[in-house]
Amino acid sequence: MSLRAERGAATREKVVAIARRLFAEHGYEGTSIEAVLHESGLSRGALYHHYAGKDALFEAVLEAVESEVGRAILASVRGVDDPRQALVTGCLEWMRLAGDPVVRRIALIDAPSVLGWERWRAMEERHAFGMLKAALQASRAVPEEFTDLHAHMLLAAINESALLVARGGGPEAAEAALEDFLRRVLGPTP
Amino acid sequence: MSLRAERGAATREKVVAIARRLFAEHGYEGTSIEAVLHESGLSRGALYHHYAGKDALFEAVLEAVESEVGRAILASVRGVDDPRQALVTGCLEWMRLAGDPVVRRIALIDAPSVLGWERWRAMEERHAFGMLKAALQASRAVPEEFTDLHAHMLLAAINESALLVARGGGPEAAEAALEDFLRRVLGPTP
DNA sequence: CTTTGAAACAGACCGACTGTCGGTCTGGAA
DNA sequence: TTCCAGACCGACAGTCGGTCTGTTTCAAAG
Repeated sequence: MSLRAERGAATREKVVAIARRLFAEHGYEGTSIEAVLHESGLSRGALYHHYAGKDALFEAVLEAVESEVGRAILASVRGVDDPRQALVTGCLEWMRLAGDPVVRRIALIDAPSVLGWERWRAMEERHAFGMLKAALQASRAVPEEFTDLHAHMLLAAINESALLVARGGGPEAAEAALEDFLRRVLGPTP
Repeated sequence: MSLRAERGAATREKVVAIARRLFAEHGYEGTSIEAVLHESGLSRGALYHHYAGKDALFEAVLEAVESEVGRAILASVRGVDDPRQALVTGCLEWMRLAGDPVVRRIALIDAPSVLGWERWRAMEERHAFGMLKAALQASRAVPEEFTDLHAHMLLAAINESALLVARGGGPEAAEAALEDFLRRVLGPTP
């Protein structure tokens, strides 16, 4: 990689890291571009050279977050052979990850409103949601024609339980409830 | 009610109605207070006299929407005796109502981001979610200790399927999937 | 080595927006 | 009639997102 491209990539990385922290801390609306500029020491011109606008910056941050989450989930199910068990394991891992305030605020609360539901789902499809759908299909736990819709509903349920953990009550209760919920949806183990 | 209080209430009603349409059409961020003022013919001072800020206005709009939805759901289950069937009926009705673009955009997409998840859920607790939890408890379909968490997850799943209807694919498929999903969670009918 | 083009960066500037503040008007109580 | 609180007004300040015109720097072409 040339020196120039490297510098550009480094700048983007730095900006995304800072924006990620600010978005997570104060939300999308509560974070000003000015603050990102100030903390990064960058100029307006430079930032707008790399990102078309505030929402594009947010999208880049979300992409980074989702990508990390996806990798972590993949790692958690590595070695689990039974597709059904892998599904449960992956979902529980997901719930734990989504308990991180950064993931919560950025990926679950602000993303739908900022990007619009369509773009949000499109991104999830490329990351964690894609895995969930594949796992659900592999498990053959639900009729084929329901796979997509059930995967969506499951995803929503998991996200919700992750948000509930933050509300209080401890993660143990939420984990137990989620596991029970999953077993119900997946049906009796054959 | 005195003439003054009446006038004030009428003003609030008018503003909320206009803001509701604009919020639904352009989202929270995409709607300017200025536009609300212009359409209502009100002055800035008057609006800020009634509502502390843009988010307070949004909250008032959301309150109105949720209240309507709650009433409609109550009406739909009137006459259904079996608690389990009432639960299914109410949920399906909810999904249909949430298919309305106004409800979708305001109550499902923007609300968590604008009010914050806590305030959003607190409001839902007072309306539709409160009913769902009560119905789930009455149905005795899930263990007592899971009632609250399962109700949350169910709610999320229903909301998700409502959003999916808008994405396309027709409401029939979503309804069938939701009903199947519900039956799985509630377990076999005794 | 020089030229040239493009990417990276800088920061003044603009329009739009939210929220504030002093002030006016009026219904209804004292 | 007096007086106050609440409804309403609109100018204004401050902030913010985004644009525009440069300037610097690297590297490829000549």
